[in-house]
Amino acid sequence: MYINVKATSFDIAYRAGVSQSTVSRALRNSPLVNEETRLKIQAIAKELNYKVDKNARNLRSQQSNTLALLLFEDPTSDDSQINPFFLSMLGSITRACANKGYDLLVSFQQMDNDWHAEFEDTNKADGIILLGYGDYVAYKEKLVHLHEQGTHFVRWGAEVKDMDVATIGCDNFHGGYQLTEHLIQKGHKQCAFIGTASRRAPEFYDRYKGHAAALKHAGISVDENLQIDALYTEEAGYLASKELLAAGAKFDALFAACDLIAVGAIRALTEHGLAIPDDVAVVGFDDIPMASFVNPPLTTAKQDTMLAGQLLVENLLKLIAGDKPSTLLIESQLIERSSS
Amino acid sequence: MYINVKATSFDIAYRAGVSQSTVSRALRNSPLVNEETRLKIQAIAKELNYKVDKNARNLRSQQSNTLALLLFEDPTSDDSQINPFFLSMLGSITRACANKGYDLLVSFQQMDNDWHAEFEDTNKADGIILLGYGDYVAYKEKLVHLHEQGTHFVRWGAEVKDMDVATIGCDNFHGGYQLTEHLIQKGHKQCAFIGTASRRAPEFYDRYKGHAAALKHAGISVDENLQIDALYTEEAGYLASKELLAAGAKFDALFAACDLIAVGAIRALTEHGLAIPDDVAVVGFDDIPMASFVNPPLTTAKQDTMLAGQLLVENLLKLIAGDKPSTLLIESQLIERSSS
DNA sequence: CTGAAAGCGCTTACAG
DNA sequence: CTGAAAGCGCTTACAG
Repeated sequence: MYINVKATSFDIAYRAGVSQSTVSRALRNSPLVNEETRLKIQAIAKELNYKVDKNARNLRSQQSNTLALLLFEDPTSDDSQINPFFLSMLGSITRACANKGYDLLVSFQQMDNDWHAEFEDTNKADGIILLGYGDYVAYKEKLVHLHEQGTHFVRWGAEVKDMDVATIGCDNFHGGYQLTEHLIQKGHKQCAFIGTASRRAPEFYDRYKGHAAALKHAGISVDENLQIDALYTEEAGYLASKELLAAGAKFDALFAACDLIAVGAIRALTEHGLAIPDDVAVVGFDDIPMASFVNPPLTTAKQDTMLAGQLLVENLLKLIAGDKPSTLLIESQLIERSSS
Repeated sequence: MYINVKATSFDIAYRAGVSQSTVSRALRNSPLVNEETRLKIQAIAKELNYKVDKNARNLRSQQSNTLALLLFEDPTSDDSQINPFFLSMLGSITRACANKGYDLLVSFQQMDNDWHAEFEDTNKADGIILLGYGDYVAYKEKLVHLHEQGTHFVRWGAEVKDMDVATIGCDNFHGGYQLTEHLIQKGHKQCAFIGTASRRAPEFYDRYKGHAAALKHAGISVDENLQIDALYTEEAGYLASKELLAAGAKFDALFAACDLIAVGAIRALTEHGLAIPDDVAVVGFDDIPMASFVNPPLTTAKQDTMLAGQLLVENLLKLIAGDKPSTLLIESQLIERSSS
């Protein structure tokens, strides 16, 4: 095997009998270049298997055509088990980037690391997409910092009230409302809610508010004893449900703040000898692939991850271009299965 | 908000009263620099929130400290549903890269694209990790091409016989052997195999060979009518199982070449009124998160994705450093659940 | 339409 | 231990 010395624009210029500037223009399809010259140059480039050196291009033009995705989860959660919902988002973001001609740098960060701005400061990325169920209280000062640095970023999640941050998120309130409305229509009256309902988990909180609003609208009073905190894991859902059962709470429906929690809840209920949906109806949120395969298949609110990824990328690109991004809410879709 | 003009090494040099070369050395912890000077420079750098421009560094040093991950699936498969097994690999590879101080560029490619060498040719990445259940026949010429170009890459998957390519993979033969041995111990004699058993899907093929070897070892003859091709999706598993049932095949156990296929097979068997494991025992391969939540929970061969990611990254780094990588086989682990 | 030249921000021989 | 200088491979005003 012979060593393949990489061709530069000077090599092409030499062979084409033009200057290197002209080569550079021709390869970028500049209208300034004579068509015949351009074609000739492009042919030689192809022949030499020439590829623009991205480091040189980026250094010179001061932009990287690369976006960075920072996925963070609470440091307490298990490293190896990333929430499937985010993996689905990762897939759609990757695709959206590719469609826009951008590369994607991926990083899983703990909340406590000094990740902010690293990628953009080093010119490795033009902007950042933040993804994760974050602890909002700890998270906020990071956002403020990023914002102050003038870093370009968009985030997925619940809207940040007192801050001007580009956010794309699901309409969690409405999704929560819809699921609970569905449970009520099925004749359930005492509905437990498993999931942290505070600013520490703003998305769950919004789902809870929607849930509570639906109850009120139906004339059912909200029983605070039926809400138990839990973060986004199967284990947390299992433990919280156990706690609820141990406390002897009475309920005929259970709203899990996300599908993973629902999977844990189903396990706890089943172990306790309760039949789903006959004794207790269960609903989740997200519609992760697993949702249709648990027993019984889970009723849930589907989040449109394809659209979400697309909007995140498009808005970040807008922001980088100096335009004002829109804060957008995506509607979830009720998926009825046999758990309710 | 004031505009934060990015500091360069010259700004630091000016403030520290030294040359830019010394700044560069100090920030890289070169032993050539006087400690006092180094500390002073580093303090100033921190104060100015200085970050090395990666494009400049990479251009100059001709390496990127970035690896690229190319995940490809057959063009026929659904875009939105990436096999959970690969997502798990993605997580572990990301972590392994971070541990080594490398960034990770992620790209999902279709097999028919001209992806080969793109990242390395443009100096965006120092090497490439290839991931995917690929159609081996179509795939091979790409590998040959990559190899000829002198691109640094490692791949996950079955060993390529007649080519010197760095490969990390699961011991699929042994995993297949173990699962079938397990089924035989449980008293099953007529075992179907759902999954493509040919060079088009070399990993499945190895699992099949292990399966067949276990049968032979137990004195059971291999019935070719009990093997149906299927690629790595739930749908393919469902359809292949339907086909098997429609043909009136007799079997008391079913070996699915991967968990997703198993999930589809369970659906088909259940619809057909068969009880699992009483009428038919089912086993899968991979141990994706879903495996423990299907009904009934799935017996499978767990692949150690954490170790796999680590080995892929380590071997690629070796290769880049000019060392010979090792072709390694990782043992799978039998996970017994109630589907068998 | 084309070319000569500057410069993006670093790293690294080379000389002292 | 330190500095002056070259150069990585491009893009892009500037001049013609």
